[in-house]
Amino acid sequence: MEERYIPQDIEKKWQKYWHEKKLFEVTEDPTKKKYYLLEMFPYPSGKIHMGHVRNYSIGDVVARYKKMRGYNVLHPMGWDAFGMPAENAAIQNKTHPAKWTFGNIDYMKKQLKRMGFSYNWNREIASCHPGYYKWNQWFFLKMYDMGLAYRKKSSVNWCESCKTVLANEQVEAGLCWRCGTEVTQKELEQWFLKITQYAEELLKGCDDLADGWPEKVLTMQRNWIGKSYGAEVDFPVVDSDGVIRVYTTRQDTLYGATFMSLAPEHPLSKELSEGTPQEKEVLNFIAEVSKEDKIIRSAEDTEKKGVFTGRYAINPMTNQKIPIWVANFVLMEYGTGAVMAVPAHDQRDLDFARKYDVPVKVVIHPYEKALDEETMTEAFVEEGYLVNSGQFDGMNSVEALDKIGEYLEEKGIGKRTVNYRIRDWGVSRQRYWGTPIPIIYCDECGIVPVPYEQLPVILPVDIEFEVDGRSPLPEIESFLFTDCPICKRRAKRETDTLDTFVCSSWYFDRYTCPRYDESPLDEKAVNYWMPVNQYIGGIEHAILHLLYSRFFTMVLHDMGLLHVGEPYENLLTQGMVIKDGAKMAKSKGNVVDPNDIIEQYGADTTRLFILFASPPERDLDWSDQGVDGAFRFLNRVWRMVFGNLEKIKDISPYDDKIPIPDHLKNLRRKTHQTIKKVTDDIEERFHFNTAISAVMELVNTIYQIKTDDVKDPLSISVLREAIETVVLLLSPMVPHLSEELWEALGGSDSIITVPWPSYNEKVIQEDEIVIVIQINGKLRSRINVDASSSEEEIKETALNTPRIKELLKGNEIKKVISVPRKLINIVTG
RNA sequence: GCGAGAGUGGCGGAAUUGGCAGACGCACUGGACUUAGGAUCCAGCCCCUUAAAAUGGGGUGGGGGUUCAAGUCCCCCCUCUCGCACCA
Repeated sequence: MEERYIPQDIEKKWQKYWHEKKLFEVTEDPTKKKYYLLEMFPYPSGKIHMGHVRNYSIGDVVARYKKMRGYNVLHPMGWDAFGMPAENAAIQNKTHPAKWTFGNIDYMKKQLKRMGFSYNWNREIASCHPGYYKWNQWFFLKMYDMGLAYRKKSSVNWCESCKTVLANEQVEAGLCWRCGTEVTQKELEQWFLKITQYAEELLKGCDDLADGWPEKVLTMQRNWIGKSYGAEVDFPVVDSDGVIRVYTTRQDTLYGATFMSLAPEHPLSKELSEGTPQEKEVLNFIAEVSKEDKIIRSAEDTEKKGVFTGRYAINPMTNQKIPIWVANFVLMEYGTGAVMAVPAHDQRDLDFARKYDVPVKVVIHPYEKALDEETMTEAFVEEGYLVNSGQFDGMNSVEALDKIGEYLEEKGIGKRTVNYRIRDWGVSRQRYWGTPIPIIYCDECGIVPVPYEQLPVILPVDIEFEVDGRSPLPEIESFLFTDCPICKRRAKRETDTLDTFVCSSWYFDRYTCPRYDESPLDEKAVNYWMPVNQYIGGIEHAILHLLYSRFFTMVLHDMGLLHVGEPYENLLTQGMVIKDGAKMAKSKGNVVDPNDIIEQYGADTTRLFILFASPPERDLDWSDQGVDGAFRFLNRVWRMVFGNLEKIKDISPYDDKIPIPDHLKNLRRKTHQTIKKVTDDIEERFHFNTAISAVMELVNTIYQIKTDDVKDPLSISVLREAIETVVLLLSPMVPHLSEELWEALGGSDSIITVPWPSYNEKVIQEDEIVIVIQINGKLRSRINVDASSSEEEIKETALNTPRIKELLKGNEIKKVISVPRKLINIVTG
């Protein structure tokens, strides 16, 4: 036997080789089919964790496989390098965020290289580099020019721990997505990107992505966009010229509106109650509600409260006076901030009506039961027919949606409309470590964008960090003060920075031309490579990053910078790595450090275990013993190659020219079946676990071959083909070991340059097949028949099998079902 | 509450189109080799019946159904995971 398998030595050797040969560097080549494979770029938090290893191992298999299939594969890596943790670390360790970040990048890059991932490293980008964030600023200005970036004062989500504003997408169950602190509301002037303008396009795009994206992600995005069809209706206010406009999706219930609810923030809430006996009560209520946290206030189980304004509106359908209330559950941000309340057909309104003793009026009647207005406690929300609804009485309620909508338009009372739940994306962050927003405020000229030729607005790095966590930017005079580009007078810079999600919204475009300096994107490069053919990452970005980057792609498309309208053709969301039933987390003490595993077993074993333990979209249960098993298998492969090396070294693989010796037909068939299985598993399903198990079976088959059976050159060539196939099929998953074995087998070039093996459909066919014989669906026997046997012959043989004959004695055969090449089912009476 | 996904041996998982349930691996048991074994090789390993077994019976969360045939399709229920959740 040859030397032992020592992964660490081999892996170093081949990593060096790949680097020196520049094997993973690519350029646009119109003669080759391109394939852009991308994994979500990491935040340089310190070191790689198992989730990264899983994400990138999956991606690397696909990248290497596609390369062997002849594609021009772009497989880049970079760093999502702006963000809070750098600032926290800076305060804690008395260092600078940049130093901390670049230190982490250096270390993590070494770790990724140690894993042997096939990245095109000379396309590396770090979003905190001015050469990158310059273009964030450029896009921001373009969007400002296009009216897509605007500034407004509004109530925004505030995280006290991060001391910054958060986008709606970054608030999870009322908590900050990053630190878990409870989010409160603040009134602030902020910059927004008009993602709402693309709501319809983002929604429509979901349908086109249905083939390549997980249904779950699309559903989440659709829900987030939240399109609803309804109507806006004007309710005249009694003793006033004004109207209150409401949004409803249930215009069929208009006749049942017995009161109206305004959001406390609605300007009319205060205005209407002025001078009424209820004025004080209303003002108190508004003050009380505004003190409450909005997240808690808008939770479903919060008590519904309200006050009467002392004023009335007219239901435009019934011309009846209905009281106007202010209610805590009405949201100013959704619809018009005013709701027509139909207690009989909306649970919230019913609860509210019962509590404050407002009348309930049934206008939709169920087809199969009766409702009692006086006593009902459950609102009827299903389909029914209209009652108490004037000319619409008797009409089906679904039909009435349209008919009443038409009526509203005819009468000029209202109009049918669509409404979206999605809000504009607030991108201002009161943080230091981010892209400076390229805006100047001038007392004379107002809001003035920084001229394009002055980009980038450099983030000053020569600063001290205070312990209280506030951004130091507003205190740096050399940054803060500048000349107004228009009037040249002293003016102030914006000191907020852009949300880091801006960086990740277009980084995949930049990989195609990372050093291009004339504009953000080199048209030729970006349109050669885009879209990303396969994107791989965690499900936690289902809404945030995946929605923002779709939005950016559409905007860039409209700017004329991109041909594509969607960034990612296919999306794979990989599951979490868990251990002992819980996600790996420091707090749970169940973290496995990839470094330890690599040190002990090598990168190949780490990769193999991760790929073998579970299909990618499912959670992966970490098992130390499983890693042992993966290592054992690689040793087995090693011994298989070196144990046969002397014999097979100078022999070419079997080439079909001379008939195959009978005793090796099975081996050859298994070899080709395995090629097919592994190819299909990688190509169509990303099921690497079953691909690996298939290779294991082939290895087992090779081990079962008796030495005496492979003595002549022809037999040896069949063995050579089998062994070579194992090495080739494993190479995307365990690249270092495969390179070493390939070299031993006489390969002169990197295994990644070798074409992926192909299989011969004829060889896969069995000569003899097993037919299962069932009686009444129960397995009773198996027979071997010649593969060429006809259905009739098989039936005949089956019925004449002694055991079957015995079992059938005295039973009448009603029919015989035959499934070609699989089974015979005999049905008796 | 709504939406999505899942539930298969001691464990991870396989069964791709309705056609032999448990591939492959881990753990475990026995044996061989051996100075040694946490190396390697061979064998066994869903449950029941059994001295042992079978081409005996049962079995894919539970109940019902469709079918010659169901882990797979349909209906009802249970459990778990994830997402959304006063959106008018």
